[in-house]
Amino acid sequence: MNVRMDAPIIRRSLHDELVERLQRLIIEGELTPGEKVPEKELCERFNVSRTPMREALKVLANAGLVTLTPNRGASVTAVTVDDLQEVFPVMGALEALSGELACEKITGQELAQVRALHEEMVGHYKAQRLPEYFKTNEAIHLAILNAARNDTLAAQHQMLSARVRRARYLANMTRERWDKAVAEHEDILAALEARDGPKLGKILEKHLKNKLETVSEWLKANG
Amino acid sequence: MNVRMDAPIIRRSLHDELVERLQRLIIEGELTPGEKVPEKELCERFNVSRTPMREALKVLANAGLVTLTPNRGASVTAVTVDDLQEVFPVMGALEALSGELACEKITGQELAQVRALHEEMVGHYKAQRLPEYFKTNEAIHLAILNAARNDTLAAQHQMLSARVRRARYLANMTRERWDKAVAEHEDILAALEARDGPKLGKILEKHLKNKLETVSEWLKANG
DNA sequence: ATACTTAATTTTGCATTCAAAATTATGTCA
DNA sequence: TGACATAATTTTGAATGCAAAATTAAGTAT
Repeated sequence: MNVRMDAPIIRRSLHDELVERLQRLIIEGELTPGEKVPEKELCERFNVSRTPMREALKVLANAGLVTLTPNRGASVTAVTVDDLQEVFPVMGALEALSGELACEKITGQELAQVRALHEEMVGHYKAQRLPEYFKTNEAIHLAILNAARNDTLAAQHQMLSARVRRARYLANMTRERWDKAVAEHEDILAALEARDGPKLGKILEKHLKNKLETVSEWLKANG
Repeated sequence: MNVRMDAPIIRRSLHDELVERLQRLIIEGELTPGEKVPEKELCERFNVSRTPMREALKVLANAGLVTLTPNRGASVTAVTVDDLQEVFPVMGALEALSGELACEKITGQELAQVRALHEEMVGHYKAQRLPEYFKTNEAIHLAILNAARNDTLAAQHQMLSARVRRARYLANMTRERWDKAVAEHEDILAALEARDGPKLGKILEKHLKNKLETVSEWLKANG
């Protein structure tokens, strides 16, 4: 991908780092669905032995990003409509909860941060910079999640988010969808500023539902 | 524990089997929260080398059941009172979703099964048989979860459930709490039979909130 | 004794090795 | 040539080996 991604790994436990890097490779599509994961190549690329690499693959398998077939190694799990229809509702419930909790607990500073991210995102939208839009969008949802101050919730969310993010990278949005998504984000910000937890929860849940529709449509047409 | 649990492992990949067995050790309380996981002993016990054992621990760590401290190995994730305040809301959200989905998808047969379990549970309640009551109670929630037909949801729920299980069943209920819990279960059954998803969702969420209160009170007094 | 070093032991993280399974290559015969 | 059998190679799953870190034990000085 680039120099930073391939840089030799130094800090903390290797498998942990590998989980993160592999996740990125999968989410961002360098490893494509159905493809066999080239264990050996990746080991060489990241300059690690097979042990931590395999540990990481087990974790990713548990998270549903990779499928392990006995005696036949790992392959990137295909994104199917069925799979998404499972994950999105669960994510919706988690995001709704994160919104509710965030409204109770968010600090003024954090709120300002979200507002800033929102403005930034709208800027990307107006300039039609999709990758930057995605990134900022993600940052907003993450900021809300963190504001909820619930590590358990964050952990659960993190586990599932990879599958969702992957789907999002896959599918491009139509213009109308994008307009709608931004409009929803205006509502999200408003509810957060009004600290209306139930409302924010509902909006976020709906937001996810719409996202599922977008992606499903795309998959039906292309995938 | 017993012969079956300690029997040498044969079929499928070791780490997969180990994930399951370790999970059971944790759920059944043989490995208690906060306790350091004796990697070496467990390897000897299950007659496997450290490699698959460590792979399994990584997976469990990712799921939050154990905590990995760098260079210091694994310990069963401790559940403090504060943690319960974290976990229960998440469980509540997941249960609410399971209720909503179950209302859409439950079959007549499954519904009859739930009804039967409910009657059985009420019997235990009337006879004040607490352990049996708990067991049947759990079976009901599990039946609803399965009726939701969402493996992702079930997996997430199971992880959290494993973590709080001890706390849940450790705490004794006061008479009033118990009365209330049974009353709520009547509502649960009614909503399910009426296939009123949103209502069932709300009841289940409330039900979890009350359970958290029960447990918190008990912990404050006793634990 | 008690606190503080420092040495012995254990535990941990990762690399390497080894056997079994799967895949690919090679050879045989119709 | 092409279908099949068999041998060579690669890949996979798991055990073992090894260095670094952490824990425990044993001294030492106050």
